[in-house]
Amino acid sequence: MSYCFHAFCVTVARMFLVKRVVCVRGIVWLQCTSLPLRNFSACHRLGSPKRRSPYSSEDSERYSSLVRSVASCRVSSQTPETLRAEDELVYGRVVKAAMPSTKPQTREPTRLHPFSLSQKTTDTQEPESEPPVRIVLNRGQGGSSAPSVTRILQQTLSPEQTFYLERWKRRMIEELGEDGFKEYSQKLFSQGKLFHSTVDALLTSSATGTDEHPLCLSEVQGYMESISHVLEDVSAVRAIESTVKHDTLNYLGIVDCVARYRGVLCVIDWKTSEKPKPFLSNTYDNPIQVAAYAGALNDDGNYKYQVDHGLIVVAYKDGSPAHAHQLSSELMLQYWKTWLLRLEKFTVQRSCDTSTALSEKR
DNA sequence: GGATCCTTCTTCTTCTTC
Repeated sequence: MSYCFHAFCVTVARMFLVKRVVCVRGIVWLQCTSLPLRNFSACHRLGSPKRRSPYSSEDSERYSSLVRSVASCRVSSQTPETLRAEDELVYGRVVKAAMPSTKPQTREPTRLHPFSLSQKTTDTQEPESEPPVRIVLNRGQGGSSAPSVTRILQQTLSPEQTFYLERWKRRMIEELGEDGFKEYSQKLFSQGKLFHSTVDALLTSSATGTDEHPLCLSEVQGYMESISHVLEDVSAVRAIESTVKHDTLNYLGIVDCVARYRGVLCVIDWKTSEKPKPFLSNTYDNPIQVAAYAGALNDDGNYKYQVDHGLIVVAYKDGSPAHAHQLSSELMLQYWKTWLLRLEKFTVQRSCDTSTALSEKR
């Protein structure tokens, strides 16, 4: 078989001006002088009918059966050792990333109540004709030291998330330079902020019945067009950019919006994205963020109603239709459990940091 | 007035053929 394979390689190399032949997991890869690395079937198809070469008179049928013969023996001819050697040849040595292999925590969190056992009920209806609430965060008064949802999520990212984020950042800096990357990040943030304030202004003006049209700069025009079909299904806006606080669990956050979406009361989070996010899994920690806000809102005495559902709306700058990911109460409960684990992780980290700082002082 | 806080984003392999 090895003699047969060698003869095959030599013939093909002559036919297609091959520079390099590599066999990876039973698939023969050919690097031609005029073509990028391609697998044999592609190369063969490109070469035989269209390309005129001194070898065009060769019997292509004969070689195609030879390929089938080579491919058919791929399982028996390979061992873990040869696979490793081939991987090393093609991809280079494996460089282990610094990713601690901590297994995800599987233990059940202790508090699971925010959507099922809240004192409030969905029957408690506030007059929906009233203007939306906007509780402004005031850190100065009351001396609240509660950490925010964003901070907790940022500081409890999984090792995998941290790894991919850092890799992305490193690549971006390589491409744009330090200053270019800073500028790029600032632009993303400012676009997001502007988009949020425009949506807020639009919802406020429509909820209060004022005719004032919100300022719609060309910078966010595409985003607004993107969410237009979602806004058609939004009604009874109850809160906009409003602070929610969980006194028992001691954290706070600012909800983008609380409103009815297709008749269901939801915590709504508006997002901008450069990449399409058609699936909920594309939104990373966003569902946890929404569940954390809803849990806080249900515990917060400033809000007399309960919210069991969530909505993440991902808007696109080019105006293509936004993706609206609705979270059922069951999903919200699942994400709430994840949130509690993240919160606990944050608390443990913080107490460790505090004790370390104290011992360093002494 | 300055410092700090809450947000705003960023991640998941990548290519081919039909």
